[in-house]
Amino acid sequence: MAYLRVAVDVPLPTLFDYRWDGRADAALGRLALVPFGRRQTIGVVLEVASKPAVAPERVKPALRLIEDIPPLSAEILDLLRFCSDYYHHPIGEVVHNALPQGLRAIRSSVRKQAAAFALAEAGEAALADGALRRAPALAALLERIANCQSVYLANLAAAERRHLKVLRDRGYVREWICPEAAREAPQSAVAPPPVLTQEQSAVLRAIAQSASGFRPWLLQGVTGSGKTEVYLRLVDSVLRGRGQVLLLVPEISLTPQLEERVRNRFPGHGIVMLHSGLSNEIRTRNWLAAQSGEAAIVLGTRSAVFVPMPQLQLIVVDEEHDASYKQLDAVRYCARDLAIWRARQRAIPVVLGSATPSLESFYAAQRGRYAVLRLTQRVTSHVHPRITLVPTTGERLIEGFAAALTRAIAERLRNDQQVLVFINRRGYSPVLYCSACTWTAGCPRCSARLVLHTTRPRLVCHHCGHAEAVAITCPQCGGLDLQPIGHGTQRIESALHRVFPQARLLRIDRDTTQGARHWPQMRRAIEDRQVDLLIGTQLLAKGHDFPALSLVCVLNADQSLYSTDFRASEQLFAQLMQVAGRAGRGEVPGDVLIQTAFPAHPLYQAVYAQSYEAFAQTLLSERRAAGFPPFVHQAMLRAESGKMAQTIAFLESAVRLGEGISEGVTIFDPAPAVMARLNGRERAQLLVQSSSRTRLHRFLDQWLTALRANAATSARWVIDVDPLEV
DNA sequence: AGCACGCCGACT
DNA sequence: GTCGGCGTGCTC
Repeated sequence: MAYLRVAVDVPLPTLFDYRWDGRADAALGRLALVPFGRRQTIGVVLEVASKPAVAPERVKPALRLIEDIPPLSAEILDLLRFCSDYYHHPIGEVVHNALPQGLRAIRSSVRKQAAAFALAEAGEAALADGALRRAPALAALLERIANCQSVYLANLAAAERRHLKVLRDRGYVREWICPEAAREAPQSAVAPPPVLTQEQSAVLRAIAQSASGFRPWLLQGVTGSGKTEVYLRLVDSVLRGRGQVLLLVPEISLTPQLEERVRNRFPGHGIVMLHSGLSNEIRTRNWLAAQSGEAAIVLGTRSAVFVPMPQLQLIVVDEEHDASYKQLDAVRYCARDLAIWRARQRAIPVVLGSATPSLESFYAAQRGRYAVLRLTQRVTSHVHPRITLVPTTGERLIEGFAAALTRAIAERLRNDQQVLVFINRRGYSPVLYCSACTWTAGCPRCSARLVLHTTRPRLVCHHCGHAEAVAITCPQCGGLDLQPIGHGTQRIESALHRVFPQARLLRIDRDTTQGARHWPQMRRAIEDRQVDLLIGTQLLAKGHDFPALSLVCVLNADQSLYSTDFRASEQLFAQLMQVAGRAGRGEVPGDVLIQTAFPAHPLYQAVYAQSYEAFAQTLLSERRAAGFPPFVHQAMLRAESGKMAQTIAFLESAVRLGEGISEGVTIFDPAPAVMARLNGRERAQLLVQSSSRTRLHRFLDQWLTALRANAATSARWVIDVDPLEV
């Protein structure tokens, strides 16, 4: 008689034991159907034991093991356990977060067509004229489809499926085939790999000559220096040895371009994507292909760090500094950090690539924990973009533009080159303001202002999705003079349209790409020179290669300087370097104009000099002096409830629970979150930190146990280890 | 998280 | 008189 210790998808920090009469060794890592309370659920067998951990009479028998899927390897189970321990998150949720949702319903789902639905024109009209006023459930579902992206049938609850059917019958939504499923792989002739620069060769030589085994490499390469080519050469050598490679990228919008490049380079090798833009069915299929070894290359976002790869020999984390590697809900893990753990576990190299490494990585390199590789020269015209800071003080801005910008744009357009105007804010204007009484439009559910949108005229909350009709008169004083203050992409677009009526404009933000769905067509339009002037948010800042783009204008960067987050300047610097890197990737040298009220600010001076090293060194000294990461390790207890006083009271009780056990750990005072009110919930946070990671984790273990035992239902809470937002 | 049990208000 | 609100408690 054996006992299976099963991870069940519940927020409890324990495994659940089940009796099992069959062969026990074959059960490890398998999915198991088990009774749980009054229902049945699918869990994962994490351990097999000869004795139960609870009283034997409480133990029920497991119903059956799922034999259709190979078991998870001991290696993956270890990774999941580590993730649960390190991030202090319930093991069951960690396990289920790591697996593709389709796995549990494997047989029914894999065979089915990828059935997804997107908003049709009739649906858009219905939303606009309020035809569904009397059917709030239908309206809510339609709104959801309209706001985010397409909705997959498999992701909907039974009631929602019925609603979807109604929407389809009325023609409000149409079926939408996931591109991954519909794509016919066009196998063009394999292009010969480009000739390597001296630096690239040197980097590859260094990696090739190093001893095998665990080795973290920090590949610091300026934008355009050919980091991707280095990755591809490394992939090539792994493939020659019949190994598998995991390539992590920060966002979905980056995958199609890289995917194309990888597919063209390695035709005949199994290459699969793993990201949230795929249907459950396809994600499951790709996941299984990786697990079986059939896929030699996995190209994925954050969650792909958990995919089983029996022949894994190399992990690449591209743009390692990017914040999207950190998951901000559910299990708050960092895929970059888990990738490093996984590489150590397997004793393989891991390459972290970035033009502007995170200070954590920079510091690790300085202490000799990572080996540094540098690419300092651009591959193409050998010219770094020229950066100019355009002061706005004393300047009369016209529609948000200093004269120097308008002139530069006009000149590039005359010379038939492309221009990118970068402004990291969606919508028309971020504030709607009453000039009579100073009222501004605010979100009823969040402590945020509503953003005015004009393409579909609405006031929208960018935090909770709340949308309402645009006020005509001030709700406070009845005044008629409501003014949009500040600029977003839509306003910049219409301003540019007035100034350059002959130019072909394309606005690229979450509203026009519909969650990256329209992005491939847009990218093609840019490449085919059907566009002269691009207006984009950070979606456009990353990784793309547009040879005809020779001028980048940055508006509104100063915004971040006011942030209270100690990481803001690190992130702004990275972002500016990244956008700047979009300019001049072809034959024409690139120019970057950054409009700012503080051209003398050290951050802008560092951007101007394009000197990452010096700036990183400065920030690092500041962090050391202030006692911030990476010199201390932090965890944030985040709590929310209906009332701020209640949330704070909960955190205060948490402080008291921690006081006796906090040796070597500093517990700060509870404070309201930056977004104090979100979605009608009032949020606050409590920072704990220690110079010793071990001490911090020992403390967290005890503290969270006490917190759970005290069943404080007054607030809902989560722990965030290595928080990015403080 | 689900899903039960359990005890107090407005409806056929 | 019942349907149903969400407080509290458990899940091997």
